[in-house]
Amino acid sequence: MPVPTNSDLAAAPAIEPLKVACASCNLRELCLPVGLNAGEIDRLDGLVSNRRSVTRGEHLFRNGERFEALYAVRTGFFKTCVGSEDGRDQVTGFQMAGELLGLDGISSDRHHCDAVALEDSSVCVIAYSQLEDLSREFTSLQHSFHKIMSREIVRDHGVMLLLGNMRAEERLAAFLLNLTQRLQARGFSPSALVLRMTREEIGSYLGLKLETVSRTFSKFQDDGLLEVKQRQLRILNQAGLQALVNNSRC
Amino acid sequence: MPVPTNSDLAAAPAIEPLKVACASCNLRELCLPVGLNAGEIDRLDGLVSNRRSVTRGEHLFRNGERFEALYAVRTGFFKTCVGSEDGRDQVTGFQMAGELLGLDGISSDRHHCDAVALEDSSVCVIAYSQLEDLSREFTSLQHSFHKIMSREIVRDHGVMLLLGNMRAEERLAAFLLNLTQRLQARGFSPSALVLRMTREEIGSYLGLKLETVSRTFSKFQDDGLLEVKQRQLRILNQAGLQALVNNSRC
DNA sequence: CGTGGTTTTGAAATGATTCAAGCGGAGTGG
DNA sequence: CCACTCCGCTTGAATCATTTCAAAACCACG
Repeated sequence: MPVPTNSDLAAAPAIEPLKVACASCNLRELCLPVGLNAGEIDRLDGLVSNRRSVTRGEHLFRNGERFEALYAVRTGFFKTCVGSEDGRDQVTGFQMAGELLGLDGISSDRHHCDAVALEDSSVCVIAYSQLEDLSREFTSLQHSFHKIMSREIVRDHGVMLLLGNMRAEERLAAFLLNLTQRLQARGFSPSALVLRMTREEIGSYLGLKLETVSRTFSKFQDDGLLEVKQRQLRILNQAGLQALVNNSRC
Repeated sequence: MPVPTNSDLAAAPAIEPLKVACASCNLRELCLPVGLNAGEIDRLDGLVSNRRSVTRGEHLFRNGERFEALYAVRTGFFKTCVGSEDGRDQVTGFQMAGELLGLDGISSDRHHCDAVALEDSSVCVIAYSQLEDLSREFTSLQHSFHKIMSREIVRDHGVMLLLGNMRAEERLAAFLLNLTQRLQARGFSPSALVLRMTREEIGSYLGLKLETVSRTFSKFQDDGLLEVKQRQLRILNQAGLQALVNNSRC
């Protein structure tokens, strides 16, 4: 099976230049429109009309900027990071197609993190005030939006568990399983993947130094769990990774 | 100045047995009703009529239980924790008066963590479906609720930064400053406090072992930052703690 | 006044980091 | 097309922070 790239998820621009309505979007089951009927999706489309391209390395938004919209990843891959007064920063997540960016901004009308594209990407711009208006009209949209926010909270708690309790190998194994699971939900191979982020970014997310990430990749390869060629990965023993995550030390 | 206990926040039950309406609650500026006008608060009261007492050590809800309501802490103190398949668990937060519990449950109609009272406590029960209904009616309630969820996400990202980047002393200093700041917002002394949780629970929250927490308390005391008598703390040098958090190593 | 849970403290062990060097691949310009 | 360079990655060895194990002290409680 050839390894698909994330951009395969997008319709080829030349062929289908502007057909980017929620109703025809193959992400609608993963994105905000889940559970909406056709008429509701049409209305949602009304406020998601605006799209934006973000090239690799570019910021979608920055900490401190005024918050006005949420962004749904259409194609590509992002990271979000928060920084402290002194120079430290922490990657708080990696977002792929169908996932929402900017939820942190609602709290104070300012973004509280940076969102950076890790590859050329495109997003749907969802004007937040209009989303609030529409979700007062449609129970299903309101509910779906609340679920998405709540899911982010649950995800964050999982990361806390990872950062607070797991050792390097367990963290990396959990990270890889999470990544492949999300890719699989988007129709990609569960075993072959291309990392869009550096070892340092993985390390920042997992609370490890890049050298530790690299060493752990090598160890997984030695143990026959993984085949690592730079950013090309192949999972050889998914159950083995899962066992690492489950058993603290056995 | 005498050290107030958290329960001073509640009206003495004998004197004011059932006057527990949002409109007359001294937590309304910290809780869900922020920004609501009198009429709206009255309506909110309609769905917050139900109260519940939770004694020390008792669970308010457990991971896996059906989610039906949010809980606003009226008096007392809670912890929330998530656990992995194997026995590890991670304290994800400590909640005091005015803070909301249960937001994680919205994502899948099941609670994803345990909430345990760390002292005898009482909560307002907020039927979630009714809250959704009412927040379709009142923009201000809708907005306030969204802000609360978003604030939780921002808080979680801050904890990730702490767990991913800081060393033991920085973590504990950040934790103490956060705690005193929240207590101060509730009218308590910014310098004297009584911990409601064990060293182990602090450690779980901060990704440290209880011995490390204890040692770090001792070190802070030796350094003149803190006076530690078991769970009684007095902050002697707040700026010193703040400096610890800001400067990674200088 | 004992009892159990919590906390403190010490000493040894461990896992991750730091520092340092070398490798490799992608992209650039001659 | 090749050599060069840069950036990301790998690997080793020494160091360091935190954990682990163990013992004792302390406090609240019945």
